[in-house]
Amino acid sequence: MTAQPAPGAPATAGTDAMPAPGTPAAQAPAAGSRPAPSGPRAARKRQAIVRAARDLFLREGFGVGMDAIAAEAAVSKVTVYNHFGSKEALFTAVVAGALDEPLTTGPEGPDLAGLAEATDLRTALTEAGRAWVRAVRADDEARALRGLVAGELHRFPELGRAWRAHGPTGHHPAVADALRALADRGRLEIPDLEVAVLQLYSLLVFPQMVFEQYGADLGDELSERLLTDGVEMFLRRYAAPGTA
Amino acid sequence: MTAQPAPGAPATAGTDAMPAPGTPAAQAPAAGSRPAPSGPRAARKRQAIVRAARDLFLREGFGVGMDAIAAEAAVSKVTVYNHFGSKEALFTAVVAGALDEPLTTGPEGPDLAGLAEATDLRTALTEAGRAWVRAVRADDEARALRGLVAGELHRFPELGRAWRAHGPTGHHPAVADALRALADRGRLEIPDLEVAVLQLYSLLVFPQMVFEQYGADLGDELSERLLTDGVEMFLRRYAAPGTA
DNA sequence: ATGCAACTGAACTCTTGAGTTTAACTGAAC
DNA sequence: GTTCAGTTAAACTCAAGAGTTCAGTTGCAT
Repeated sequence: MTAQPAPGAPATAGTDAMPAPGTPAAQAPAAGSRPAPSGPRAARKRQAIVRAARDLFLREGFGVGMDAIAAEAAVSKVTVYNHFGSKEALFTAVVAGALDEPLTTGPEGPDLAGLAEATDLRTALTEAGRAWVRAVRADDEARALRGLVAGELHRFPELGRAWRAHGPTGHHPAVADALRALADRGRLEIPDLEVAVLQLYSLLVFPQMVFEQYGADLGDELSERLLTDGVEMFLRRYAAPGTA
Repeated sequence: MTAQPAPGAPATAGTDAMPAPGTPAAQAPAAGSRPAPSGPRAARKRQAIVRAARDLFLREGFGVGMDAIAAEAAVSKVTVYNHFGSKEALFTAVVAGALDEPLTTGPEGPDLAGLAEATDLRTALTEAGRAWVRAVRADDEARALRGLVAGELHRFPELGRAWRAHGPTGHHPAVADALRALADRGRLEIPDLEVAVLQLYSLLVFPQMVFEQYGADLGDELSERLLTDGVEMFLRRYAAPGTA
């Protein structure tokens, strides 16, 4: 369906090795891109393009046409190609941009830092977990983004690294810190931190993600049971003997 | 994407809804279509086509060309279209066929039935879990199939149902039976069976699947720690008081 | 108020890939 | 050994989509 440009450089004139005579393409060879439009107007256009592209990519998938994107952005197709040299580049920019936003750690993200000070650990963990699950389940945009990138990953191996860094592994430090703080305070007893972190993920958010991948959705009610029971399980395993 | 059929000729079958799960009636282009080729030779050709298509779909994704598939099957493209009316139909047939094979419950699948009789529950569970994880991790074909279908799911919503039925939810009955049997024998104490099943999944196989979706892979060593520790956690939560 | 860079719109090129046609060619059934 | 559905190779149609060209327009700065 998507007409793959021949592997290599389909863009202006020949490959990078042979600059076409007459074309002012000799600029900005540094990062491997043409001269990027600048100025206040250009910035507006660029933003409009990225917004439109993100909307359409998320809604329709990578297969959406550049004409549609340009139309949605109320911008000429040429402008799109002046800013981003190719569809791939645009896609990459969109995903990279989305990655910078507070996506996975949404506005309702779990309060990991405050966990160590909580008086009632079970309640605090449940609350944090609930926020976490909600962030994973309810954020349709993030959900679509996950599916989109996962599905198109083979086409963009470079994106894989950045993507992974913002994926589950990206949270490790924060979660690990929270658990370590609890262990240091003597409230948890964790022999293997790495495993504990993964288990917390496993019990709380992975079920959501896996079912989502299969196009299914655990209901609100089952999600809640899974949450409270998951916390229960985690605490039974790791709660320090003193803390009932 | 799909080119319009010649003016006058009604589309050949097109995306036909999948038959009920379990019915391997892959062909039979139902309403108003050409007859499906039959005979001993046709059967051979058909099999060759499906095999080639599966290989290429799994290796290259849905984007692979019909010409390539025909070539790989050592068959004329027309023959492909005589058997399956469209690329979509072929894809559907391939996935449906793969679903019927012992995929997820591979040859090395976990011995769920024998779990209840095991003398050492922890060891038995660990062993079964190990087989399970191995089936999930090592089976490249199943892995590719998961990624393929997940990525192309939006294009084949009908496939979603059949797919889901063979996904994690598809195992529920077997796992649930095993756990119930253990509960009946008084070796486990499970207040919420549905949750317990999901938790077992969560602790043992979901981490593998999630990381795989992100293009990453937990190592052998971490997988093993996760396994033994997951079993530990599960038993601490559900082991009946009497059974140390 | 002028100049340039960025933008527009529309027509254009080029490639790819799905599906079809045709005429000649099996191979299995009778 | 005729027959006919099934098969083949190759040339074909058709649509769509990426990327480009170009002649003209517009925003922004000096």
